[in-house]
Amino acid sequence: MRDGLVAAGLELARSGGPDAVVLREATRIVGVVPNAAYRHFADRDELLAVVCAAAIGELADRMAEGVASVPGAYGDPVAAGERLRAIGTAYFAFAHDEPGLFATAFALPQQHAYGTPDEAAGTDRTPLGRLRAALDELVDADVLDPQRRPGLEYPIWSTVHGMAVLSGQGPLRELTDVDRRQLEERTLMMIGETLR
Amino acid sequence: MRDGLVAAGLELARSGGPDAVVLREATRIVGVVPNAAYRHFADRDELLAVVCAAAIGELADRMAEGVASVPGAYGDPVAAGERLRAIGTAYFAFAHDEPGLFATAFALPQQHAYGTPDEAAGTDRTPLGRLRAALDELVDADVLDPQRRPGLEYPIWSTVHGMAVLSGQGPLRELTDVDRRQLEERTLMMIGETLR
DNA sequence: CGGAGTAGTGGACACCGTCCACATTAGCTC
DNA sequence: GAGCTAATGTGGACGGTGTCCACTACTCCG
Repeated sequence: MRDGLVAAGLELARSGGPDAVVLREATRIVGVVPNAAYRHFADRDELLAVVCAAAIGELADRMAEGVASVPGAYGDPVAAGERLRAIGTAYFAFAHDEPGLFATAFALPQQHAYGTPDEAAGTDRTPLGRLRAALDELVDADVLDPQRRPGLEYPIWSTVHGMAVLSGQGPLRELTDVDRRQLEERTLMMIGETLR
Repeated sequence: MRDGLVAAGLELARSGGPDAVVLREATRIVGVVPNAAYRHFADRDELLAVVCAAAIGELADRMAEGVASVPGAYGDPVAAGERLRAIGTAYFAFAHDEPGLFATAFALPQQHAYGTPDEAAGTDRTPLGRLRAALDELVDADVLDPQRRPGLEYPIWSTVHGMAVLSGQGPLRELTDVDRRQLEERTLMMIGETLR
């Protein structure tokens, strides 16, 4: 039932963004009275937080898919570059064809869902973790100077995120598809240049 | 009275973001009954749109101030670079010490308030217009290759905007001030590099 | 001077988040 | 197996919000 509420909330978020995930509507979908939700969530905000985390997870999955679809062994210079690029395109694609979920993913600043500074054991499944892995591979592949590596994920993330926001829900959202793609392309090129 | 509502809405937006600009509260501040607002605005959305435009204007003003504070004649290479830089720092500063207004400025995608692709007569007072002017000066100062100029404002805007969002209301918002400044600095450096 | 349009009022409705008291049901203990 | 306990869902209510309708007062102009 808790899962049902989250699923309903996620569907609401998909078509309508964070504001559309309204508690009563979610319970209506599940077929239960509004107050029942309060047995599982303290707040509407708590429900939204879980939905938000799910949206972040979906974004991370898309990024992982994109990375996985690039052939080439780990450490291969060109493959490593293409994997970083795949992360960017996955980010853009997610923002474009799931605008509601994308907006929801960044609606709440629940710090540790995107990636933690301390890399614990195992691969970090968060979006930021994926980006970090790609950059680390670029260092291992001798494409990126190790001295430039620390903290580089943040400007890169910013660049991609900014373009996704502006061309997604933002003021650039009424661009034609080809214009948008060209801008995204240019953004990725710009990132590629900063690595050298 | 219309102006009063807008001013009230702007104050609400300043402390609480777009969701805080609630029609009834604005009328309460002005000292009038809720329905009176419907004589001046069709919707709460229409009120918010005007407030949003005002927030954009305030951002543009900050950028203009930053640019104006840089000494040096038009076309001077180093001054031109510093003016572009001033735009970026003004953007960051606005996002940081007016988070509510910053969020409000981008809450609605009312396309033409940021800047229009067709540059009509006179200086464009929008944020995008300011950025364009700075880039144009860099071309005139022979710092930026004219061939790279067209459309360059968008990736640059994205980069700055992304950092502002992520470090402002976004997931990076609990950084210390020095960490944040360092990231912003690095972002601006990255932009400076792409010009060459 | 009187009619017309305009700005503000009063009341109402539907929707939302949330709180309280209650019913039902499951599980565990004696 | 009986009875207490904790969990889960229900019903009703309250305050807040956006919005609509009918109504009033005031101002301005012919």
